[in-house]
Order: sequence, then structure tokens, then C-alpha cells
Amino acid sequence: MAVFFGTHAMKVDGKGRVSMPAAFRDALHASGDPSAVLMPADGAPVIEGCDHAFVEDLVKRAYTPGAMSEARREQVLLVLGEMVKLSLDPEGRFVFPSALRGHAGVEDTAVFVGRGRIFEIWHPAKHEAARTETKSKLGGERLSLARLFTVGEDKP
Amino acid sequence: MAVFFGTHAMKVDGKGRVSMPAAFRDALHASGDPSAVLMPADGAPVIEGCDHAFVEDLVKRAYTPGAMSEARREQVLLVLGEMVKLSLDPEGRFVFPSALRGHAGVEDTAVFVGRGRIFEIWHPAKHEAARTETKSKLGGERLSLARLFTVGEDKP
DNA sequence: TGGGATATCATGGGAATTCATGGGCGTCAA
DNA sequence: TTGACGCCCATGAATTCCCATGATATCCCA
Repeated sequence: MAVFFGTHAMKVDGKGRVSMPAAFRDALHASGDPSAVLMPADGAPVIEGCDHAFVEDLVKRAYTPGAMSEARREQVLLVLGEMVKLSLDPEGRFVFPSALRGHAGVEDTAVFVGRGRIFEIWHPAKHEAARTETKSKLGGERLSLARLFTVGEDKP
Repeated sequence: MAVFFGTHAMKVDGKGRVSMPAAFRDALHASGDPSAVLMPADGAPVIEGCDHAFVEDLVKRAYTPGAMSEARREQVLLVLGEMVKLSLDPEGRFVFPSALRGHAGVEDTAVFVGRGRIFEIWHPAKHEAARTETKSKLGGERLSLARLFTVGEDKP
């Protein structure tokens, strides 16, 4: 399973190319298929990315009777239409599709942020703002590994 | 499962490298992947560390429907963005990322403290202070293996 | 049990590799 | 032709590898 974490700022060159961070490249390789999939996030200036296996899981569940609600299924199918497959060049770069770049407002720097099974691509300032807001929304609770792993509080 | 315990003071060399204590290296090896993951703890001058399996567990739970509250899930995903992967060199050392070093205030000596499934990295003096404070906060109860293992007191 | 031989560990510094990035060239299609 | 796209090479910086050293700690055998 590909696991993405960490934050990496990368340049977008004159040809619109971006290096996939080496750590993410390794994570992608973990699932055999080194290609990635991008998608504009709905309602926020950010691009979401994942590996091919993640999409496959989603599709499997969408086509398994009873695995999700009809509405959720419809959402999944809709989202599938917005996905873009990336192929990396021999140096580990890809051309950042201009439509997606516009959605995220990315200019010359793209910030890659790991979120577990997916990752995000942000404009640096927008990312900083979003992160700060999320943190304040979570109510100042101290974030630590040990705390996050404790049971008892993690039930809905 | 990796189990970290004990306290080990290590030097930071001119290149910013630190030896992972041998005991911790062995613990990391126990889970197959000898690499470690670091993270700045929120609200305290300390770095938290764990093995890759720990992160994977966290991610798996975060992506399992119903496994945790929405707020907790958001916290986990936020924290993932702050993590840094360490790769140990053949001698068992790693470069202590300067941002993390700054967070912990570590200069030329880093104190590694085992805390079970995770470990911590401190500035020597700050660690001593924090340890003293925690002990006093626990109300002077005598700490012994036999006592800690008795049941009846360990329910919330 | 003493004590030397042998590993392991922590640490230091130079060499080689990887990474991110930039640019040129050929190819295929409209 | 004219782009768009993919492939190849080049480069500087940062990272990782490799070898070396002293200090402990461990082993082994008489």
C-alpha cells in the first residue's frame, strides 16, 4: 500500500513540468504501478492525487452490490470522470495539466503534502492558510503520535 | 512490533548527523523496515519518532470507514503532512533535519527516550525538566514494575 | 575467574551518488 | 509546418555511501 507523508515544495519549470518528490515516487513504486492519478478537489483550491491501486479499490467498492449507498456510488462515478492519469518522465517529472494548475492556483511552486493513501498539491500560501485554519478548527488539542494512537477517543 | 525503551544521549556531528541508538535500531529492524519517521510534537520542544509500521497502522485506521471520528481523522491527516522519513546510513546514523532540530532546541547532544511504540528526541536540559515535572504531576506515587502490573487501578 | 582477543558502537571526514531542475532534439499528429 | 509531447543530456547542490578511528563491551579459553 502506498503511504504518502511529509511536505515537499517543488518548482514548476517553463515547460510546465514538476518533479514528483522522491519520497512519493518511492511510495508509488510500492504498489507496482509507478503512475499516479490527479483530480481537482471540489470546493477548495487543491489537487488530490493517489496511486492506481487506490482508484481500483474505489471502483471495486462502487461495483460491489451493497458496499455503498446509491448516492455515494453516484459521487464516485462522477469523480472518476475528473481524474487524470500522470505518466512520469525518466527523471520522475510530469507535466502539470494546466486545467488542474489553474484550479489550485499554482504558479511557479507546487507544494506536495502527504495525507496517507492520497496526497495533495497546493499553492504555497494557500496551503499555509488552509493548514492554519484546519488547526484552529480542531480546537487547539495537542497533536502527538502517542495521543493520536490511543484508543477510546477515536470512536465517532 | 517495535518496542522502544531506555534513555540514550547521542552527539550531533558537524554534518548534523546523529547515531540512532543501537537498541532503537534493533527495535526498528524488528518490523522489517529499518527506516524511522520523525515529527515535531505540538506544544512541546520535543520530536516524536516511530517506525514505518506505526504510520501505516495509523493510515489504515484513518482510511477505514467508521474507525475513528471525523475530527480525529482530520488530526491524523494533518499530522501526516508534518512527518519526515529518516533513512539510516550504513553506520546507523541519520541527518537530523534542521527544522526539527530547531523545534526541539537540540544543539550538540540529542537525548533519545523510549516510550513504547514511539520514542522522543530532546535537548538534554529540557528533557530533565520535563521528566521532573511529569513525575511531580503524578503525585509522588511509587513507580515499580510490580505495582504497575497490578490490575484494578488501570481502568479510567 | 582473570585477562587478552574480538566484536560492536559511536563518531569523524572525504568520495561518490542521487535529486531537482534546466534546456535541446527528435517524433508524431493535426 | 507548428506545436505538443516524450526522451536524452547537463549541472549544481544536497544527500548518502565508504573507509577510518578510538572506546566500550563482549566473548573465549586457559
